[in-house]
This record gives sequence, C-alpha cells and structure tokens, in this order.
Amino acid sequence: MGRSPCCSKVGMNRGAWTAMEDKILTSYIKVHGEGKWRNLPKRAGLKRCGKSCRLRWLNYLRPDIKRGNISRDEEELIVRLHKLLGNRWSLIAGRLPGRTDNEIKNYWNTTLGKKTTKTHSSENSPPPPPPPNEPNPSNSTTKTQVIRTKATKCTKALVPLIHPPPADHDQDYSSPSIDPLEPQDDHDDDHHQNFLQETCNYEPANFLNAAIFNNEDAKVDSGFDNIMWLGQDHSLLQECWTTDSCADHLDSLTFLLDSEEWP
DNA sequence: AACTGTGTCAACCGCCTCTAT
DNA sequence: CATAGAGGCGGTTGACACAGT
Repeated sequence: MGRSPCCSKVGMNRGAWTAMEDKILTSYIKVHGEGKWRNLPKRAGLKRCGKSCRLRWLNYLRPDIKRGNISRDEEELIVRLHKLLGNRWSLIAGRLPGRTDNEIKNYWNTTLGKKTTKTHSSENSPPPPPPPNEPNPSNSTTKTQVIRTKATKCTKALVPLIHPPPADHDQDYSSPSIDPLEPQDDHDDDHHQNFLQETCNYEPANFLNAAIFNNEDAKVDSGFDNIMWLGQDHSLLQECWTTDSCADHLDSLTFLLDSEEWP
C-alpha cells in the first residue's frame, strides 16, 4: 500500500496558473496566512492541488520575490555555495534573499552548470590525481566533493587556521569517534582539538563535513550559536553566529573554497 | 514564411523528513 | 514507540519563446 496522494487529481486544474487563480490564492493567503496547504484549495475555492498552491505561492506570488536579473555577485555566491552544498537548492536559495530554490535550480541547470563544466574542463584537463591522503571512498569521479549534511544538534564548531602535522587518514570522517558537542573532559581546548584531530585531520572539507554541515539544513538555516576559530597557539577565538547574520557567515566560509586543501 | 533546434522556466512527481497523535 | 498526515525538497518534464537555416 502506497501512501495516499496528496489530493485527488480528478477535476483539478493543471498546468499554467491563470491570473484569476493567482489573485484568489494571493488574497486568500493575505487573509489567512501560509500553511495548511492541503485544505487551502478547498477553502479558497481553487481547483488545484495543495502542493501546487504552495509551489505557486513560494516560487511566484510571494511579495518579496526577486525575479530574473541574477547579479554577478549572486552568481558567484551560487557557484560557491553549490561547491559547498551540492544540489541543496533550498539551502542555497536561503542565502540569496528573494530568490527561490526553483529559480536557482533552473539557473544552475541552464546557465551556471554549463559555465562551470566548461571552466573545469578547460582548467583541469586532464584532472589532477587526488592527493594520497585524501579520503576518497569512491575514487570514481573527479567531481567536486559535495558536503552531505545531516541534522544533528550543533551549537559550536571549530575552524582551524593552522596546518597541523600529518595524521592518519584512514579514518571514517563521517562518523567521528568523538562527539564535538559532548565535553570529553574539563578542558574545552583539549576537547575541541581532539575532535579536530580525530574527525577532521585539519582538512577544511573534512572539518565542514564532520562538524558544521553534519549539522544540516536546520542548523545552517538557523545559524550556529557560535563558532570557534583555532589560532596558531590553539587559542580559541569565538565569534557569534546569529540567525540573521548566518548568510554572511556562511559566505565568509567560502574562503575555504580557495584554500589549497579544498578538494 | 516555414521548419527545426535550443534554451528557459513554471509546474509536476515522487520521495524524504518532520510532527502530531 | 509506531504510524499517518503534512510539508518540503530535488529531479524531471513539457510548453513556450527565440534563433538559425
């Protein structure tokens, strides 16, 4: 038994929305607010699936939406975020005020994807062999490593600013043996350094994978409570992340993309 | 002018995750 | 804890516009 469809498709309008449907949906949401999408069509008197209403509102009718004319800055940010996050369009869109995931996805598929493929093929032909110490489970592709993220409680993260001594690279970074969130002892510094050494090997990508973006959408969206930076002497520099400024912080992390260690 | 190829983008589909019960 | 419903997401499709022949 599969799950029941979100709505009956019989007697429903499909395809492009008419101006009248847009008007009905817009005025209904203005009065009643977003949400309850499944009931919305019935209440608003629309012959549309609830999902369709939601999509129409989010991607087209919402008042704060910017459409078209993606600036150079936005383009660069999309490219960088895509390197970081992969096809996580909603996350990427969250960093670009007024842009929707659908628009960014379309823009990528039609424009940026081709551009970056071109750039890569001209810059990296043939692609350089991966460094021997790079954890590369598949070894089957030269694609940019996409950081897969999974939601876990994370309120602190560490970014190393130094290059530590080489470490054993046969570890599974995706399942750190030390939980960065659980104090190992009374000394935060030790705790965080252990975490870095055991899970990240001081590789920014590994670090992000293991520490920050394991934290997933919810945390990236909501912002970290704070983030700590390791100085030369392993002293901890702390910087607050807030919900409102998370985009800027995430953007600032793109320095890692320019890092030599970035895969 | 007619046809064909290509690009763009709104909308749909199905799966996954979250949340309430 | 298990389950079902609702929302959210990414991949894909198809209609339309435009350029080239």
